[in-house]
Amino acid sequence: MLEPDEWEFWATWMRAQQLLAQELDRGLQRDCAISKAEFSVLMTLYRAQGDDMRVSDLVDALDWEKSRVSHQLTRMENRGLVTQTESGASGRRTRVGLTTEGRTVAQSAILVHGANIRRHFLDPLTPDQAATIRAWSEQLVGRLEPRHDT
Amino acid sequence: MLEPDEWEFWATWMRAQQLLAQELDRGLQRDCAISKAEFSVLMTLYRAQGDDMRVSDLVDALDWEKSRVSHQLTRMENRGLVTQTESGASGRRTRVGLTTEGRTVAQSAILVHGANIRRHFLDPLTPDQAATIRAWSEQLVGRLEPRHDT
DNA sequence: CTCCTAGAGTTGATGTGTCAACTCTAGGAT
DNA sequence: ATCCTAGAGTTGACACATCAACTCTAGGAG
Repeated sequence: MLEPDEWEFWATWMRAQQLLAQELDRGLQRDCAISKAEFSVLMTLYRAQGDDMRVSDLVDALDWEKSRVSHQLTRMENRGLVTQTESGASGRRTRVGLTTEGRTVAQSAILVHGANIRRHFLDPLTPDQAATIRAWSEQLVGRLEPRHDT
Repeated sequence: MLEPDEWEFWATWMRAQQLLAQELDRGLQRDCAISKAEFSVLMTLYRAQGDDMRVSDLVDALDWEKSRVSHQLTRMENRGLVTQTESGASGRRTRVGLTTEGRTVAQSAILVHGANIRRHFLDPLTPDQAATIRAWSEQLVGRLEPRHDT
């Protein structure tokens, strides 16, 4: 069992995380009318040179399950942020790109979100807090990251 | 715009967070066959003296939206973890308690989850990392916590 | 007593995320 | 050429989360 003190530490940390994520989500929603999931897809496509990727490239870049990507793209097509450029017989996507609106939104969202990250995450950190948290994050990722080699 | 270095810091931190959350969720799912949401409800009810709360008490204790609590309780009643003890004319819950199974699951889940938190979160932290992260979390919560007073 | 309003609780719609099952389709082995 | 298998992509079912709209119901003002 956890000691009350340990439990409180854990609870506070979880709460901080949740509040930060919530704050950033709301910012994206308020200023750009998009969700975090939509932001991730827009940014990934925006960063691609030709703005045109295969679904599996998105899967790799985002490290999402392919079904998650597929569902997300369907919703974003309906919202007009993304085009499918389909080819096959069935409604099968081969390449995915941004619409004009998607490109516009992506551009502004990257600025807005960056500013919010700076404001809520980077700026309040003292240099040694930043160093500690960075080291710890890397340590955690190293320990928990699933190995893609096999 | 964020510098590449800043962006990488942010991305690494997000990834660490996500991996840790995922690891704990999977642990709960694997060992106790419950989700994080179910765990929160079970633990809250378990900690209540009489194991019997009003829905709004759960709302306060969990700091969730009331509709979220309501939906969650409906699912958990269907799974047999929780009883409604209804009273009103309509199927309106007045008090909520654990079933025998719910109590059993809660007990073991608290142990399992505690051990996992220790293993993945507490143990790998050096004392000064712990102090830094704790201070930062408190700072963040203090800044972002919505005020309940008005 | 009657009204009526604030709080408690529910419901439905929609978006998000995961899992498992399914359908194409391109290539290679024979 | 035929088979057949691995990979790409989709779909459906379900759990979770949020928002807005709705229904009770208890208590107080008159």
